[in-house]
Amino acid sequence: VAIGVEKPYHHGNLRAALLERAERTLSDEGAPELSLRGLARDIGVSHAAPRRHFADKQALLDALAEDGFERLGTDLTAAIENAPGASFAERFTAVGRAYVRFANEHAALLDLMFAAKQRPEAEDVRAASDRTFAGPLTLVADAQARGEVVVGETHEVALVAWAVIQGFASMAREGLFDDSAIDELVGAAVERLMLGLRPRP
Amino acid sequence: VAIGVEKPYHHGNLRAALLERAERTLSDEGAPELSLRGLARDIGVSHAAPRRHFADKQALLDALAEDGFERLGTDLTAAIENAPGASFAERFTAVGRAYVRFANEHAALLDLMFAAKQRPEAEDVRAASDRTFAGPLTLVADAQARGEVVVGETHEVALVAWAVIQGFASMAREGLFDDSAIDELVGAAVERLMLGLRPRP
DNA sequence: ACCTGAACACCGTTCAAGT
DNA sequence: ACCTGAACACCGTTCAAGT
Repeated sequence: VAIGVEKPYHHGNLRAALLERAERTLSDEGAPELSLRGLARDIGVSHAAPRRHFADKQALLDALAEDGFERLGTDLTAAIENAPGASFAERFTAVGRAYVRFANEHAALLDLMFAAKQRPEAEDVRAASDRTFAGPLTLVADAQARGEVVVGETHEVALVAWAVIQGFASMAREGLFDDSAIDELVGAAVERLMLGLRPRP
Repeated sequence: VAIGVEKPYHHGNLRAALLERAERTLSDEGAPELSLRGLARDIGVSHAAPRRHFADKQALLDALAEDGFERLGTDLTAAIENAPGASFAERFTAVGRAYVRFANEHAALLDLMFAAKQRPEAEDVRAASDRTFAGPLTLVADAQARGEVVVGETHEVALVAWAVIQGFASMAREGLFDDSAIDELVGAAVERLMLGLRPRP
């Protein structure tokens, strides 16, 4: 039971090891370089071993996507909860920044997440995605209930607000911004948006 | 020289045939199903024949992406030019609708376009992308020059406006909207946005 | 000039077999 | 229960050879 283990991944944690390694490869080399055989080689296990833990390659990608939504969800709810007494604008800015930062830091993963979610048979991924965005989307409804945001078509107002964030996330995915640029842009965008969303005095 | 040709693709137009078929496969079956060997098979040519026209698979994908940007650019400039005397809001709404419709109709192609553009060595694709978005982005500068839109940080205002459209395009890519929903959403979004962008009375 | 056919390295998937 | 090794079908790429 040494501390510096020799076969760290066999017998029990191969699944976790595959996911970890897959995410590293995804970040460092991109989705096209991701192969089951390559992952098995990197970890030091036979090419058929992953089969025990993932039915096929898509199952591994789905697990990766689910993980990603999970972590993004954690980031987003943390952003909301770290500003408990704040106004809608402040809270929405915080979620927006967190989302766009995630897109910036995990561009390849985010692409994979949305691609995985697209497949009709990937119910678990879609469920994870729904959980992730549930909090942020209720922000608007809450703000409307408190009179901070104009009550129009609720869904429509939420969509417009979210579209701005989603748009910046798309741009960030292309590597256009660094973190401080993201904070500035999202801040300014929400301010401008609020001029349109705030009830007229 | 019959009208109903037998070997329609050989000798001269194999390149065009490959691109055409590739786009069909992309739309109908998705990017993962796209293979050079499969395309060659479908067209009725040896698996090595495409090599004459595309150095490798990525070269074909790049050509597909360039084509896509070209066509999107045509759609966008048409949208602008079809409303020559219109206000900024009307013209921006028209471009936005055209873009989001394109995302809805050619979701897989749009993904491929942005993925291709990402590769640093794909200068032609990036150039095509720049040409595509040049017109829409100058819309904001023009509107500012005419006093229709508040003059803040020019680039920043354009980015916010474009982010909304880009965000709806991202959502459309997931198949969330039909064409009439797109028209409504983009129209409403630009209206709301204008409340924030229009100079105060 | 344009295409073919064989060849090579790689991949995903399957399955009998080992411990 | 978990992994191995051989096998199969498929892919991208290369290259000598054909017309």
